[in-house]
Amino acid sequence: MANIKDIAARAGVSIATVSRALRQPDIVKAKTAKKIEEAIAALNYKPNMLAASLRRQRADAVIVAVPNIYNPFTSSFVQGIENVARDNGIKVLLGLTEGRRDLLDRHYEMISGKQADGLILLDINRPTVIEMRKPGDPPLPIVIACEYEDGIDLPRVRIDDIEAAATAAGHIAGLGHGKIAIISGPTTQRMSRDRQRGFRLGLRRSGVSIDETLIAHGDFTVESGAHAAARLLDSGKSFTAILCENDEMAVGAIHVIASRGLRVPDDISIIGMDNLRFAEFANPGLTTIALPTTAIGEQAMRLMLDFDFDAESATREVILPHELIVRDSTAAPKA
Amino acid sequence: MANIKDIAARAGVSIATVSRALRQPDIVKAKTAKKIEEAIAALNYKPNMLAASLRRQRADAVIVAVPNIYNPFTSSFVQGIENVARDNGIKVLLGLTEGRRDLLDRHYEMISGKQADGLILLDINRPTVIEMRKPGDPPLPIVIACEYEDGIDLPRVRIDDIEAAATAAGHIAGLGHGKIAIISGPTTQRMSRDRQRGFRLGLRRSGVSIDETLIAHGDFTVESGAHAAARLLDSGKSFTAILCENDEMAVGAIHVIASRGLRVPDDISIIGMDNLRFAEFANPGLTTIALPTTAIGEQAMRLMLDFDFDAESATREVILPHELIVRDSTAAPKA
DNA sequence: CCTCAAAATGATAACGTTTTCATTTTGAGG
DNA sequence: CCTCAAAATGAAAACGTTATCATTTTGAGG
Repeated sequence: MANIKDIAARAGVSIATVSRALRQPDIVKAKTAKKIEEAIAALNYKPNMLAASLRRQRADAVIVAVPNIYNPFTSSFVQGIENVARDNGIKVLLGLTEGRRDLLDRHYEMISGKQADGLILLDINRPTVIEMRKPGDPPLPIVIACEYEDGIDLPRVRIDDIEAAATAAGHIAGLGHGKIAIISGPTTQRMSRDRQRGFRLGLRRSGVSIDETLIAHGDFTVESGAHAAARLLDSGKSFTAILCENDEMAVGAIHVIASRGLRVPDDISIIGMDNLRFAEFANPGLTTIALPTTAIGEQAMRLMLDFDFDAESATREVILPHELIVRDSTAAPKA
Repeated sequence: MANIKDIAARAGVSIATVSRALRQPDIVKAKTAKKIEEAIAALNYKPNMLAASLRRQRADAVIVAVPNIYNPFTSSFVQGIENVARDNGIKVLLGLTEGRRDLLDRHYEMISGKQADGLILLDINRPTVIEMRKPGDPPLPIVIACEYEDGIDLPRVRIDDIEAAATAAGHIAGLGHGKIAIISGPTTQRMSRDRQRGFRLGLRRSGVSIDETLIAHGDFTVESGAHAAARLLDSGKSFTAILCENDEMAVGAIHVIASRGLRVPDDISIIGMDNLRFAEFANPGLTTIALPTTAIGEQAMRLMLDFDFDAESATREVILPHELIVRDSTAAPKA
């Protein structure tokens, strides 16, 4: 493969000039630039980015770590990241964690290995390196999206899960439901705790009281939503609506309810959260809370670009707005 | 950051020995290795992969280009790639194309820029570089998955779309359906042509004839499936089953059918293809053809590892088996 | 035609590895 | 204790850029 030296030789200039023609075209004479251009075309030269990154001490790439990619949420989130990355000449690399910490650590290695400059994290896990960091050390180039916790000195962008869940609960209560079940996520997760807290808050605001025995637990997957709904139905307790902490579990719940011959929303109203792409095409269309996924991605990338290694604290927090989307899975209770 | 030189100094050896201790531990004396290990731990040394890759002329990374990531198919496909990549010390980077050729080309730049060694392509587009290649040139390090076309000298792995579709059609015909509609993809795509051909083949084998006016077209998205189903219903023609070229469109079709008060499968049977994760939880559960997605990914990565730049032809083809998954969206027609 | 900043270009030292080739050390066999 | 392969280590040259500093070229103003 042709390198910068070959181009320089062919164009009759020094390699420094070739490099400048590529990086700062405005400071080389038009005539010289043309000769170089021709040489590049003739030899089909492609700059070696490894060498460039090595010398410049930056890769102009970020790695986005996500637990899985089948989640449509992930999709538009990454979309947002790409939008602003592209405008800034930054490459976006996706890394899958499957919720495993060792895989996340492997992705972080791309940063210590200098192949990427920063990590945007959409995962409940944190790389080991965060714990290794001593108080005086420079901040780690990591931005956290959605999931968050206190006591970690990193920038983050998220929604207000509590208010979002309260909005969902308020919608259900507003329709007149009084006996309301909840399908919650794992309480080990901050997001789940917040959403459950939000459900309670929203119901309380509407003067609806909560039956603690009508709370079932899942793990945010369709399957777990189905199981949780089955348990609620099997319990024999009566209820006319289910608040689900995410759409996946809501879809599972609808499936089970329908397969038992009950009807949504006539017999039971269902509301989810996240507004997955499939939510609209569920049967019936799922009422849910939409998150500004693309905006979250864009904001996360901006936080990454703004990253200041000299600041004594890296903590910054951006909270973006959510929105209630009413479809056909919720209605006033019968009679 | 500490570099190999610092380690060498601290351990009292040459940098060559440090490098060897890292890459080929078996050829350095245990005592020396230990000193080096200590130095590495003390200075928290992380090898600079850029420098290593530059020198070794290989990045040990492949880039996987996919049109989107919300497609669950993509997910397990990538999973398969990661499985075998991991075993071979190869990093997997995901690049999104959104079906856009310019974005695909940008990802290919990572290869010409030496940041990755190969490209695995799950997309109908092809990078421009394929056309630029002249007959004598060395083969491009690209492996094609699922989508394929003739006349491109590249290794590929796929399923037999024709037989898979024929299997689906055979299932429907076997249930006794005679008036069968089809929701097809864009005929510009080879995969769509093959699947439609397979549907026809399967029906012919069962002695069922095709009503050409019962063929509607979509573009493989849920939305388009919904529209296509609506057009079929609006046409006033009668039919008792719909063969959908993929699950997404099948889900859209079910949604429309249900919203018109018809029942699946009592009034209309629906079969899809791909076995998306959501297929199982559709209402009713979707009968479909499962693709060996993980195996396809694994095989694609193996083809990448086997890539031989000296071979005069790069063409290789691996075809993997599919499987019929019967759920609740198909049944014998009434009366 | 001269002068002299400003503009353009060149020579060269990094960046942090791996690898080749040369040199030193080791230890089994005498 | 010597000999001498084999084993272990070292010196230094790549890999292909970018950036610093030095040098040359340009052309406006006299």
